[in-house]
Amino acid sequence: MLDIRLIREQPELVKAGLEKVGADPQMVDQVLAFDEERRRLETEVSEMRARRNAGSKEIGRLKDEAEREARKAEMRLLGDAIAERESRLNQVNAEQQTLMLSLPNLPAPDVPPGKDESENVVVRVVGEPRSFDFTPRPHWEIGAALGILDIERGVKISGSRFYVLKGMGAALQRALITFMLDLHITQHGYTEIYPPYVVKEHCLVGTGQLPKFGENLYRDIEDDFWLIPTAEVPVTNLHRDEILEASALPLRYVSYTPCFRREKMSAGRDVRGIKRGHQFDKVEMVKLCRPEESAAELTTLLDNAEDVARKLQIPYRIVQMCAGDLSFTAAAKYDLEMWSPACGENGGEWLEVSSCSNFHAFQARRANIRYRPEPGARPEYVHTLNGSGLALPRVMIAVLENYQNADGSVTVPEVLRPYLRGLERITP
RNA sequence: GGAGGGGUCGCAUAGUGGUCUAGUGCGCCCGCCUCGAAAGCGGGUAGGUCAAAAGCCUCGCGGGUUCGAAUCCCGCCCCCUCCGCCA
Repeated sequence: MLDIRLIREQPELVKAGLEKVGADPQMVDQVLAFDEERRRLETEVSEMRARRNAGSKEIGRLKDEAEREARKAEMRLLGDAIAERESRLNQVNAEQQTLMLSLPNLPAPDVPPGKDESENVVVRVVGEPRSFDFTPRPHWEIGAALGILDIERGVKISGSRFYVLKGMGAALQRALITFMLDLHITQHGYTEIYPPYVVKEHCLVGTGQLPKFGENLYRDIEDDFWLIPTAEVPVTNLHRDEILEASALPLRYVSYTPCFRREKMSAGRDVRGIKRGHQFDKVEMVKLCRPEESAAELTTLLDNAEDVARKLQIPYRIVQMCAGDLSFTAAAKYDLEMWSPACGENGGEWLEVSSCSNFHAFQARRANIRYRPEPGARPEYVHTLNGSGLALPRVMIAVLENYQNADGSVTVPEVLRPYLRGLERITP
């Protein structure tokens, strides 16, 4: 959510920001219209309530019965008038709130302009794509041949976009998870969190998935339970409605969870292999910090994600999102993409394995997460950030495809061997 | 899931229809006192709205009764105890 004061005081600046991300700047005028009406009613109602409060108190002191009854009748009328305006106030309030929740975040000043994906900026490329002396095979072939990936049976059990990992396939993913967690916990200063995998609706509003993107979520009809699309949701919401001590910041959390997505919006995309499933595992990093720290925290967040790729020795690149390709909630965002030599249409493509974002106070305002800058000072909103560290299926793809050998075996990256009882190669 | 008890300002509690603009104790902060500290004494200690003050809103949440609700009624949520079920 944007700061209503900013919208009030600098509407042109907000409009310009919305225009940059491709949103309709007219929404600012709508919000302001609601805001004006709301404030007018608010003032009116609170003035009337003050009169009623005083009048009611007066009745308690009156001795004369006739006088009491007269005042009661008067107050009853006032009460009806208050109720009428209150219901209008509630309505305007709700409308303004709905609109506020549908406004995307504004881009940070240093975000490059651009309309869409095509104008994203490749910041750096790290590592050399390996040259093969044979034609590299895509992961679904490698996995099937090794008996570690079974897409058919996944589909049999749960339908399209599900798969089964078996034997060393399951173990490899588990090794990656543990390796990533250990790295972030012991080297990068994160605290591990095991959160619920289902959350209440308000949590999803807090992190920005709702109300706009509900069609991509799974939910339980009977209870207010939603399957998490990312650990970002429960972990960011850990501190909802809290006022944190400044000395507690920054908070850095890392959490491994499964993630569930309907992928309704990307129907037909990436149907081959395990690149885009309804259920996938992810190690996620989440930070809460002071506003002035967030830019620097984004830099280290990205570096923490990159460290995984560096240690796995898989070529990757960093792409900065242009304004038009930012997500709804992000003020700034960098993607980490690993090289897949055989996944793409023409042999080889970059796979997004992490998005590292700074949300500024956008989520904090929605989830009401604040901190006290100084003892005794008024609470202010924190900044939140998050980034994958990393998403498992695509890292699995990158490992299988980059480390494949001519005989169909897959060499185990050195950093993973301690997690696989020293295994050096996955063979049939 | 069933029965009973309970959710009040960081913690503990008081408050059962109108001086509650919620009292008290503890904790914390400031001051006095002291060489310093403890004790003692005095003061301050939720959030939101508003440029700010006044005012208004918030006593788990949402409705209702009433001139007036922390207080009465209804529904829901959560916690505790017991029972049932169960990794």
